[in-house]
Amino acid sequence: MAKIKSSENSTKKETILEEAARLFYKKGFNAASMRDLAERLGVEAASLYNHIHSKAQILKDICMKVAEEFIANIEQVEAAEQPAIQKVEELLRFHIRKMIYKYEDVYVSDREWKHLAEPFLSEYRELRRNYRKRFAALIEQGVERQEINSINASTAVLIILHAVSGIESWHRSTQKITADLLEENMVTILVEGLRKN
Amino acid sequence: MAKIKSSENSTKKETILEEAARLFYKKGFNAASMRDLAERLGVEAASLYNHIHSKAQILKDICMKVAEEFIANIEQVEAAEQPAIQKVEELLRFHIRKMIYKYEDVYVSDREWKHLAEPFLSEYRELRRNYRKRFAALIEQGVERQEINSINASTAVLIILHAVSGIESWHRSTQKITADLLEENMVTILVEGLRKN
DNA sequence: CCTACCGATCGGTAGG
DNA sequence: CCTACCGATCGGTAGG
Repeated sequence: MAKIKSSENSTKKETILEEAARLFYKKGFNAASMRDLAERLGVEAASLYNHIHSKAQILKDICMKVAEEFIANIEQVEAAEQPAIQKVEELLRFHIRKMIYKYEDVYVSDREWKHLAEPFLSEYRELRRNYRKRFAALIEQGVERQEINSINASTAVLIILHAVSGIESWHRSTQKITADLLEENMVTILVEGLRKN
Repeated sequence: MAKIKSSENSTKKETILEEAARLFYKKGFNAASMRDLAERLGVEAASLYNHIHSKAQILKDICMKVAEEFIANIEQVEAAEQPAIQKVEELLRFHIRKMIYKYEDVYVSDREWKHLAEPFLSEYRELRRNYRKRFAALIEQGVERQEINSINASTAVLIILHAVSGIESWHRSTQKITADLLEENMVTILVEGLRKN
């Protein structure tokens, strides 16, 4: 009669989602089994279904949660009064920090969303596309105002977003530089690559 | 009595590997089944085993082939007589072109290598680590010679390698800029981010 | 290259 | 939350 131990501030479902993110991060969605997950939580697989509906729903919940956070952030950044290049830098820093401190969730939503079931697959794809468009629009604004080098905005977005996902390697590396130094290095390389001299 | 159609220049095994790369790229290694693969090749699943030993071996062959290509290239670049920053640019361009023209193989080896079985998992991890070290060494050389901005070399490598994998999005995008323009844009952003003013 | 088939594992349910 | 279990699918083999 083992029980899922959840801390005071989170429900059992949240505890399951958290452990699932770690597991999906490590093994990938398809290779991770519900029996795997149950074992990590100290219960039998069948017991999980008292708290969640399906494996597919777990993935959906993780992906949508992450998507909402990024959308909320870009809305705030867009509304602020500041140069476009600074907006881009803020977006970049948000991505970096999420990848440093919440990397399992972000990584899973980034790499495993293809395994979402419809209609969430289409929905997620659309959220993603929309986010990237808005990100690119900020870069284009920077190009127009001559704050940013004349480059293809979509390419820049693609580089930035994928570069950030490289933080996954940093997590697994044995000789880590500090999180702050990592952030500054990334900002230096990526923002300087954009900035107009 | 369907037969695997292989072109003049390739064996049936090579044809299987090629189709497998496309399939693993699309679905991921675990979600792709041997029955999937067989169907795409127009034969029954059991027939594949006359040409390959196992699903695991297919992944291993793809990953090792890609690894060898990159290692052969870095050896050539290291041996050339030119400024470090130009060596870095050459490595970058090689990665970009591979991702443009052979993206299924590269993408699979990059994203699915975790599913390799031992001893290949350890071997591949080591090849990867070694390659990154050599890449980082070239960047460090550039920093010492003051051709490159003073940044953490490992971080730079991590950014560059992951940024390049973003070309996958470019493949799937509906409004593609040309391959040449993509390459120049990536080089601009990434190399300018490194170059010392 | 195919038919026929195996043992293992999967996500999930019934019922308590 | 557990025991017991199901149907589906998987990688792979035997034998021709």
